[in-house]
Amino acid sequence: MQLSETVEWGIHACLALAMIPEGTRIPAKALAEYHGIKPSYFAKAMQKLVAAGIVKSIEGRAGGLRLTKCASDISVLEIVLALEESKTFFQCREIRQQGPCAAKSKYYSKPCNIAHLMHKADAAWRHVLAQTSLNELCTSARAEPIPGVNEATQKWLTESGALRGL
Amino acid sequence: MQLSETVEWGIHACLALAMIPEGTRIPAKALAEYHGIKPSYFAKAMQKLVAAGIVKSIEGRAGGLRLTKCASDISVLEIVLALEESKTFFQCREIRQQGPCAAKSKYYSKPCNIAHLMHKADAAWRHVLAQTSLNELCTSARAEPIPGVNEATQKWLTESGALRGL
DNA sequence: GTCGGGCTACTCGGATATTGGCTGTCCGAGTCTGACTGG
DNA sequence: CCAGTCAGACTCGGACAGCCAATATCCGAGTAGCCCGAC
Repeated sequence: MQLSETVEWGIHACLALAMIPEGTRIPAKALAEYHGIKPSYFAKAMQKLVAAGIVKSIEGRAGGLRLTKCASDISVLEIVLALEESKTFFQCREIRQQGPCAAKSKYYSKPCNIAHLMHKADAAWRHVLAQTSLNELCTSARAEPIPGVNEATQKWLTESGALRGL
Repeated sequence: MQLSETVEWGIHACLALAMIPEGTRIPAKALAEYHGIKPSYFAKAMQKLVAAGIVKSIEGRAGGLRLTKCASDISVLEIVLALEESKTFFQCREIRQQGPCAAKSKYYSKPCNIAHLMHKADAAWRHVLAQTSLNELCTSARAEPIPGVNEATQKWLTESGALRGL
């Protein structure tokens, strides 16, 4: 039970994409460099976000990545599910149907109570992430800025030429 | 993000141990056979439960496993955490402190808002599992019995000699 | 008949291979930019 | 001066290795029951 490292990358990346002006884009390589991540593997995470329809990729020389929709319409759960392989954190293997004392499978129409409980727990954490939009993360991040980071970021964006389509 | 298969085994095993009379015990091998699980690896899961203090192992010829305490005093969360390696499902790697625009580490005393949200989600599913005791699973299982399973189990327990210390 | 000792069989526990999936890397296809050339 | 064309470089996307942890297995240490013999 451990979220993939790419989930953290994806959320940070989406947060960064939500911060830049409308219509602009940043190449995946620059986005990785900004976060101090190896670009090769980071690109794979971005591909998943593109496949999920959260991020749009612009090809070509001045291409890059941007969000497909408004940050307030993207929940954190979307990002997590896009990057995680297994959609549910518990998978019932129906071991109650195994062993010498099990009945015929036709008697097991209802899910077992263990699976039921686990899915309830599953729904609980999903609910928390589904209720939080990317925009809320933005505002809370802006509310408590780290000294100097915003300035450094602005400077880096312009000097490195990472921001496209301004 | 996927719970280990041993978690499911452990909960089913504890459920079975909660069903047998006070003071009795069942060998791990028999418990595995009853659930149709390969005994070798199942034993490792039981070892973890012993290490966590949930299950007591009786050595010797007529040995076996039994719960250390009343089923109503054991939460499902205890069992899950005993069997899972990673205690939290999200681990913040502090990538905000990496990259060219990061500030000195002394400015990052507070956890980042992403980690904060994730830990909130983490607490949510833990809460569900912490609120449910093993005894509740027992009663709900007894409330909707699968036809013939209880009888077959009783018969198997006596005939195989798995139940010790009656 | 009873008690003690030794043996046996069975249990748990840890040390040891194996496999699957996450991590990491690379190169090719496609496309937009920009310059150059001709009108 | 302007439009069309072409080369170039940069982007994403998917195909290809490496490594760690979960899975699977085995054998040894230890202990409780049971049998046997002596008293």
